[in-house]
Amino acid sequence: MLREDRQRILKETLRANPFLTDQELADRLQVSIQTIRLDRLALGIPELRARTREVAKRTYGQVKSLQSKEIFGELIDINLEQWAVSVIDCTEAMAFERSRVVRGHFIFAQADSLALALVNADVALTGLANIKFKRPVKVGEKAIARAEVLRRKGNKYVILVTTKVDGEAVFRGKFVVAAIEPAKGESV
Amino acid sequence: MLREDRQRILKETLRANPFLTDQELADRLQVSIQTIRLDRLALGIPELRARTREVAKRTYGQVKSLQSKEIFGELIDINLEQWAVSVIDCTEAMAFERSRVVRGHFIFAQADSLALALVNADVALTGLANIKFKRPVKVGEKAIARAEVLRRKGNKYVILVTTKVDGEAVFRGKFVVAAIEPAKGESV
DNA sequence: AATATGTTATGAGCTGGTGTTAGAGGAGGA
DNA sequence: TCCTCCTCTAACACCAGCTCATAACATATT
Repeated sequence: MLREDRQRILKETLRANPFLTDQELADRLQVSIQTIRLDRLALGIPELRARTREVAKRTYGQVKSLQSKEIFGELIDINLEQWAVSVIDCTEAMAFERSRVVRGHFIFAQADSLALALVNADVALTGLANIKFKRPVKVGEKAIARAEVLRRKGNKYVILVTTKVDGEAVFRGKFVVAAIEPAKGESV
Repeated sequence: MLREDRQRILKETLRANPFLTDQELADRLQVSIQTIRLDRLALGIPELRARTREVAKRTYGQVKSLQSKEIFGELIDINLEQWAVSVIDCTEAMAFERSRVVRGHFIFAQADSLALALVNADVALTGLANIKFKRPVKVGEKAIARAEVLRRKGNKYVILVTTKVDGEAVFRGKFVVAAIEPAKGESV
């Protein structure tokens, strides 16, 4: 096996699992531990403990933001039962690697959670949705979603969400959301 | 300062910042490094490197699964351009805390990515979707999505995704997906 | 045969610890 | 007063998982 190939495999192996010691890597790639160390040196890959530290520090306290802010968007303004606005910054993690186009369900997730936030109930669930992705959203763009209650019938709300990037509409969705009483688990 | 108080402060300090060495802790608490070690021993607190490793693995796993397996589901079987099946295990992280009902966009994300996987192209994008959440999915349930190409017109595919839990339909979605770049080589 | 390239070996030293044994210093009781 | 107990500190050997420097070896090329 050529050195070039081995170094490529080394990079890929560590990307899949950064918690491998040089010895384990040497065993996997069937070379000596020194070779692994030279390869790491050449590729600028830090040692196991430094990698572990990086992962820990990078993700420490960031998981929350990925779950709340990034996935669901940041609520900017809200007028319960009427309208609401949220913003989401599109990062690499949300996109297809190749095209850097944001995966549709992140845009959907922002719109969906905004629609749910609009309903004045302890528990609300999405029943139906009719959505259209007008143009792809790219990494780095800031998506601004605006949700509006079109009409309400009992515990059912029809909500229109329009998402824009730089003023240009990228997404439109009509959601039917049901407010569920906290006491009873009435399903949609 | 009493030992009890010191140990309480030690715990709190490490909770706030788990990346401190014994020496740094000794400096902060104005005691010797040995005292810190005895305290850690007494409190069952592991050493810095073990703590770092814990944080890294816990959050790394979360981020990774949140990005790949959990969000997009595990592809079980696929027949390109025809049908595909994926499974997703619903965890607490995917649900509303109060009701333990899985947020709709996770179910949507599974269906959407399954629809995209079906298209034999390097880049594919969702254009339209018409979806219905038939009943809420709870934490702990295993959602099985099956996607099927209904028809194809040029680079546009109409794909029906049906998601079931224990044989019961929980979600149905019709997706219109566009293939942007034809497949060149075998990708991931 | 000499040289270059890539790989492996060897040994000293580092960090951030563990585990154990030993001792210093003060508080309280007989 | 002495003695004991508790808490803290010190000292030493050892460990994993490295870095850094130096050298030996295999193979192919000139």
